[in-house]
Amino acid sequence: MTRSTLEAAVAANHELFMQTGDRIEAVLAEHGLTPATAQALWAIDPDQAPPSMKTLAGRLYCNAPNLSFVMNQLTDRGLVERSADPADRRSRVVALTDDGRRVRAAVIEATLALTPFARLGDDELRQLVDLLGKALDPAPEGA
Amino acid sequence: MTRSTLEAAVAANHELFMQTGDRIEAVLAEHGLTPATAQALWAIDPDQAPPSMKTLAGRLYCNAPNLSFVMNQLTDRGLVERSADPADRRSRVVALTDDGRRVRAAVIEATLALTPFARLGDDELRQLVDLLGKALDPAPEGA
DNA sequence: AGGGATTGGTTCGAGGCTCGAAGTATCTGG
DNA sequence: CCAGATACTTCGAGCCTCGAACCAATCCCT
Repeated sequence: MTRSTLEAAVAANHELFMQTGDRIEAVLAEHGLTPATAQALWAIDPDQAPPSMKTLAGRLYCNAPNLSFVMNQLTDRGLVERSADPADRRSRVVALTDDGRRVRAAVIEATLALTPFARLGDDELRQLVDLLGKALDPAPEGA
Repeated sequence: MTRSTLEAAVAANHELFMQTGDRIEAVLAEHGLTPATAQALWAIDPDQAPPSMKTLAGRLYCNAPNLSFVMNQLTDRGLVERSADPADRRSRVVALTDDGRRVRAAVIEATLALTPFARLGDDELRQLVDLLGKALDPAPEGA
């Protein structure tokens, strides 16, 4: 039966997520971050073009007011900076500060050290990422 | 490098969790449930002995006051019943009502229909559950 | 048996998270 | 130029989570 296997997959994914969150809680607090702010910080890749608020809200599955609230905290904390997008001045793009880059890297580092996924070997991990990717991709037809 | 693969695994796990939560939001609302109450309801398996508050709190990675708060909502909603454990009357065990069983089943059914994991085939799903299980098990030495 | 320490739950109050409604600034199409 | 749409913010309400304080039952040690 696929059904019980599917339920097991959802349950295991949930459990892993909760355990990871639980384990990094203390590290986040050390950096003055909450789960919500840490998640938002993680979502800003310093190697990509700074995303707009709208883009970020989609990425985080939250709405605009919520993201404004969270971004205000990160701004107050000096980890990100908002600036108007010259191409469309309604839009505001969010960029990491130097401090933001450092804290983000530290949070990711700590997470990778503490997450239960770290238990898996290299091959298993690759296999796992492949499977999770298949679940996520809507239609991975070749470009 | 394991590092980037590990990061991808954590990110995919997070993304899958968020997407699943996002998609079942409306169904939960139809049943008068919030994310927190739904999660708690899910955690009570009707085929197992009714868990104590302490057991449930551990299962949900929350503390006692929080669980009391959530359980009050489920109780008010008529989905669970609390009763003293005869073996240790400090402890209170939580059992699903008939209605609770029905709603729980409906929520799980809807989740399995909507989760991105449903995209995967039977073999992939089994493989995935196996990998996630390996990450979770602290030490799966044979009994 | 008696009494202090421990444990399981609850209540209460504070603070964080999320959302809908309303408002401002900017862009777009006619 | 103006009406409508879009990106964002502010505000207020409600939900979620936690620590502190409290109660009741159990345990342990003498």
